This record gives sequence, C-alpha cells and structure tokens, in this order.
Amino acid sequence: MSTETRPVRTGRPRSIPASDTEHSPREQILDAAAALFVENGFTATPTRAIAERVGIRQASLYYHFANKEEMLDELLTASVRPGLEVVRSLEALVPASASAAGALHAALILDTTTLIKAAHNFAILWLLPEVQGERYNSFRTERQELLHVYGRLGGAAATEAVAATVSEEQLGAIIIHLTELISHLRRTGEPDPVYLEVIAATVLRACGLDAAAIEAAIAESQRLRM
Amino acid sequence: MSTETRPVRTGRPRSIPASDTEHSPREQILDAAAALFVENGFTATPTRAIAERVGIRQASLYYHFANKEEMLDELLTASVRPGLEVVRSLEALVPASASAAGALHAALILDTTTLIKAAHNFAILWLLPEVQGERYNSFRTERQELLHVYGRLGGAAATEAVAATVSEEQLGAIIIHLTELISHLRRTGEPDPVYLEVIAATVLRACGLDAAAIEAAIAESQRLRM
DNA sequence: ATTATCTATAGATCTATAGATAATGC
DNA sequence: ATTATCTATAGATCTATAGATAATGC
Repeated sequence: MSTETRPVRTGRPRSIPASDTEHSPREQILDAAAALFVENGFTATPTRAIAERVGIRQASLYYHFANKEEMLDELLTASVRPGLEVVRSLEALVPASASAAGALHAALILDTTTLIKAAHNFAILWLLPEVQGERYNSFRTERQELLHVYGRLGGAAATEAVAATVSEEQLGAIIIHLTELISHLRRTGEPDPVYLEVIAATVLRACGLDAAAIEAAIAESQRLRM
Repeated sequence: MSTETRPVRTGRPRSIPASDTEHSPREQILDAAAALFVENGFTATPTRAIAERVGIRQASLYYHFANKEEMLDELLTASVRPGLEVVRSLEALVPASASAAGALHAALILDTTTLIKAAHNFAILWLLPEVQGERYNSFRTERQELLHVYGRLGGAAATEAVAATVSEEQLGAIIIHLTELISHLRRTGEPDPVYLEVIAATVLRACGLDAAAIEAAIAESQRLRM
C-alpha cells in the first residue's frame, strides 16, 4: 500500500505526454536546461531546445520561469549549496572530534564525489562567461564562502612552512580549484574515479604534509565518512 | 633614419580612420575579438560588436575572415603555442644542464607570467562551451601536448612515493590546471603576482618535494631564467 | 475557478552575401 | 588592376507576450 502523494496534474495536457511524471514541470525544465547549458553554454542554448527536450512548446517555459536567466540562476545556486553544507559540517568537527587534515580530506572526497556523480556536470556552469554579470552575485557569494571554509581548513592543516608563505585565501583558491579539475575532466569523458583520491592527496601535499601525515589523514577521513 | 616598413594602406579608407596604424586590420580584428570573447563569450559576442571596437562596418570583417569561428580558432592556437615552446625548450635542458624540478619550476613561472601579463585573458577561451566542438581539434591537440610535457617534467621531478601513486598523465592534468588558476583569478581582477610563486611551489609540493628540495629548485629556476 | 498547457506572433536581433566605391599599384 | 572598405539586405533565427484551450478542483 503506497502512501506516496501521487501527483495529479491539472492544466491542459501536453501534446506529447510527459515521460517523467515523477518530477514537477519546473524540475523537468531545470534538468533539461542543465544538460544543455553544460553542453552548449547559455547564449548558445535556445529556449526552444530546452522545451523540446522536456516535450513542451517553447512558450510554455515562461509559465514557470520569467526568463532564461532565472533558470541559470537556480541551477547555479543548486550547484554550490550541497558542497558548502558538507564542507561546513566537517569543519565543525575540528578540532574536537577530527583533525584539520582528516576533515579536509573527507570534505574533498565527498565534494569531488558529488562532482563526478551528479546527473549533469553542474560545476562548470559558473565558468560560463554570462555568469560574470552582477545578476548572479548571490551565487558568487556562496562560492566565495566555500573558498573561505576550504582556506581555513587548509590553513589549519598546513605545516608552518606552508602557512608562512601561503595565505588562507590563496590556499582556499588552490583547493577549490583543484576540486574543479574533476568537472574539467568530465567535459571530455568519464574521469577515472582514482582522481578523487589523487586530488585529495595532492591538496594535502600542497599543505606541506609528508607521506606519514597524509596516510594518517586518509585513515581518519575514512572513519569520518562512515 | 627609420628603415621600418611603413605600412601604406590600399583599399577604400575607413569611415572612422584607424587609431592603430601599427597593426594589420586582421590583427586589429583579432585583438577586438579576443577582448570580447573573453568578456562575453563566443555566441554572446555579435560580430557587430567586434567591428565596432575595430572601427569598421560589420560586413567588412568578412573580407578578412570566412566566419566568426575562424577568429576563435586563430585565437585559441595563438594562446597555447608560446607556452608550449617555453616548456619544451626547458624540458630539453633536462637532465644535462638542469634538474627536472628546476626546469619545471622555471617553466611554471614563465608560463604563468605570460598568462598574467597577456593583453587579454586568452587562456580562458578554451573553457568556452563552443570550443568543445570538433572544429577546434587542432588546438586541443596542442594543449594535450603541453599536458604531456608537464606530466613528463613532473614525473621526473616527483619523489618515488608520488610517482608510485600518481601517473604522469594525472600529474600533467594537475599541473596545467594549477597554472590556469591564474586565468580564473584574472576574470575577477588583477591577481596578486605572488600567486606565480605560490602556484609554482604548490606544484613542487604536489610532486612530493620537501622544503629543502623546493628551495634548491627555486634557486636553480632563477638561474635558468636569466 | 484555477492550472498548465497550446497556438500565433511581434519585435529584435544576428550572420553572411552581393555589389558598389574609393583608395593605391603598375 | 588590386585591395579594403562601404551600403544594403536576405534569411534565419531567438525571446517573450497575448490570448485561447483543455484539463482538474470545488
């Protein structure tokens, strides 16, 4: 016996009945837009292409969104938020129940796992030139926050020698940028999952940790992620 | 007495006389296109905007280029080639007249210096979604070659522990990606030049080098660049 | 009555071609 | 004659709005 709220659809039926009755039209549109924006970019994706992929008429998009920008805006914020939460909750464990290096490694693995597994390669959306505009400031703020958290974790994990020459700001930029390597690799094919481990270890090396310290952080990271 | 070949221009004069008589119309167009493609992207840059920036009519572009793609294509290849030459010539010094770590460091500083100083932020062009098409394969081949050279240099410089867990392919991807951090930072402002040193040192750490080995590589790198 | 679609289309582009024109070169 | 521009424009978009329509909700 199913207690799921079966979605009963009002409104005029589509000329091509929806293959996906699970998700709301809004979600269907965002999914199609994500796929196409990632593949072709924003300006190069006609609203018609989005509609076609959903199986509705081009004009019907505008019942759900005021314009094309609104779709991109929603996709952008959806693309940082989960990563930010993960990294924040791991930072909260430091120093009481986790070391900075252990938490950093765990955050990196979880974050890059999301990047590699997500249905669409969301994380490259913010590279679109159109995103430079002020319209997307709220997204940029969230990304900046992610950079700061990574910077703090990295700074706390770093050896004195590294902390003395690399600011937390710089470290944050380097770390977040290394996680994004996954998205870049995804553009040309399915990246080898071993990259997740390689990137996480590279970040720890960038923080100045030696082989023994890295091994310890990896072990701790595994416990933290259980 | 000047022996410079003063460019005497044939053809119908422009309605707005060129402010730049130094460069050929083709070069003027590429310069304008570079600035606009970097700022707004490819599809979002109308040919009219390029022409306006040059000071000619939109249709006049097509005397010099068959289409818009040809402009992007030319800009892309111009953006990798110099870096590739620099890195190659440094690799040639190894091991006879330079250590791998020293050559790698020198290559990184020279490469990122170009990225930070170039008139336009060329290096982000290859991130444009339009560049994924086969049309730009020749450019992608050159970039792949740059990745391989960096991978070989990194592999040769790496400690045994790192070389055992990170392939040259992976190392190359990480290194080239770290150099590109400069271009990303340039999108939002003028990056602090200290990033050049920070990135180069980060790469050496990623290769597993300890503080002493890095210091030695930096000293050697300075000699190599004199 | 409300919702979510549809059809039709206005208005604003945008790329690239055709053919004219105003210089210099020989 | 050759070169590099110009004017004019065809043809193909592309976004967003207006208003009609076919369901369900009450």
